[in-house]
Amino acid sequence: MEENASNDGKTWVLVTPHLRCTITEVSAPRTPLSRDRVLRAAIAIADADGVEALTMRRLARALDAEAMSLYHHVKNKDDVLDGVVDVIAGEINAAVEHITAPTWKAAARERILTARSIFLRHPWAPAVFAGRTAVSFEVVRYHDRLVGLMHDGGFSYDLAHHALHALGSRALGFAQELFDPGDAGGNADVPPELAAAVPNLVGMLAEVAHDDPGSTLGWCDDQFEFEFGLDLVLDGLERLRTA
Amino acid sequence: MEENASNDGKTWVLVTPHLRCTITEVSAPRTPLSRDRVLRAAIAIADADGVEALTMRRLARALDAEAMSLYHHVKNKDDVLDGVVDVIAGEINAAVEHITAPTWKAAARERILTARSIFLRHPWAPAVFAGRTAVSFEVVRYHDRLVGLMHDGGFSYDLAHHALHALGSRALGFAQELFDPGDAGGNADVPPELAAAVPNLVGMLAEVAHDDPGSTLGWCDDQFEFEFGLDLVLDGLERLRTA
DNA sequence: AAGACAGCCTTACAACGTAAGGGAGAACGC
DNA sequence: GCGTTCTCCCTTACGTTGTAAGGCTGTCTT
Repeated sequence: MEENASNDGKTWVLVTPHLRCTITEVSAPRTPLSRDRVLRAAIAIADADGVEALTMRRLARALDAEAMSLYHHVKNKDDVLDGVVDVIAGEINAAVEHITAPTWKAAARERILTARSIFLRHPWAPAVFAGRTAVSFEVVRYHDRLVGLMHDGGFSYDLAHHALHALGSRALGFAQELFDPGDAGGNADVPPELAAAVPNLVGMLAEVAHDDPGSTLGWCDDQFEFEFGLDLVLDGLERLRTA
Repeated sequence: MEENASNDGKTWVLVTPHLRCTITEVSAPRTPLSRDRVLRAAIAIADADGVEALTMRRLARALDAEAMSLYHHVKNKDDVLDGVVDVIAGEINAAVEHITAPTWKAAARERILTARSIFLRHPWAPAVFAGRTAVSFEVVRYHDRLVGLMHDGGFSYDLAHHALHALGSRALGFAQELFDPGDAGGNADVPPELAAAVPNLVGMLAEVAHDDPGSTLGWCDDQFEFEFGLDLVLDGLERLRTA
């Protein structure tokens, strides 16, 4: 859309070959950019179209600005991703702040499941969290509170330390799923030579299908599986704590 | 380096402004490209300079070919990454094939630690594994054998299924470490306002430092932590199995 | 009034993945 | 023998990406 100036000084654009539209300044003088606005727009784009859609130009367009303008508020694209991680971790921290529970285990469980519920709103975020190398303050803070919870609950710091490692990304509410092993055998159109190569998975899925014939074959209840693994770890830690 | 033809028909290149070098075909007629060669070269590049150095042009250069030539053996770059995953998973399967152990737990433990030892040679690989969405045959096969191991050891398929989820990426020998929480408080140059914000981590690291004053502060023994988490899960599963 | 400064834009470039088509040599039918 | 086909590989080119360098236009300060 190219702007022109008529001889009376007014600015106009050609809407159709026979229709010009004179421009009068009517919009408010545009709220200025800021690191925070950039990061929030980045999250909105990733929520809508995935991280691969998150480019500097697209980000600028969403903010009604030019790509290079962003660089006055953000160091570079990596800085955007680091910032996004920090904002989401902050969101999580805000959500878990007021959690209280009778035992360390119940409290940890609720914190983690709450964190998970936030990741469910940003399905692209786990991959970004996992990919970042810089330490996010909010992520550190999240783990700090978790350690505090365990320490107050009777953990030695040493055991709490191991506990963090044992939980891994599960502490933050997601477990990096490489792929869904059930997919391989679940669909009916699985080639027979592949089925023959993985008899145990085929057997497993057959049994699961038998137990619950109504369920969609080969799909797993993510929430259930997540809680299963989480409880496995938490129960193991509880046993170590009282040992 | 531009090739020219002199009037006697010989091909030559200009090495310096005053020195031409006639070309005589001396190298063997170059082993032809193949999907396998491409994938192996890709792994070699990633091993040497990281995945971000793995571009189609760089890959072609390593194979003494042009970028577009690769597309006759590989669908596109995603296909390269999928293939790389499959090759490495195959490497793992080959390494764990002959493992035998008295109990399912010992066998699973050894398989997983063996897989881990291979990832230690390809530090960039976990991120690629985690990022891929396509199912790799070799990865499926790896999990299939693990399920078989558990089933033979007395697991119901249902429990084995949950076990896969509980192990997550640990089943393959790596646990996605978001960041090393110890980094935040370990170094002496941590800003005081940050230290004040994460008192539990600071306390934890102080105690760990006290217990083991000789160790480098804030660093963790990855191997130990990995085995700690792995055993936590395996012990929990063993308890469920016999329940 | 004049200079400083913040905030945004324009232009430009190197590197990326890859679409489209060309060309050289081997293999093969006649 | 010769033309055809097929297999590999290369050349050229395009659109998109992140971002370096510098210019423009206000507002604020002195």
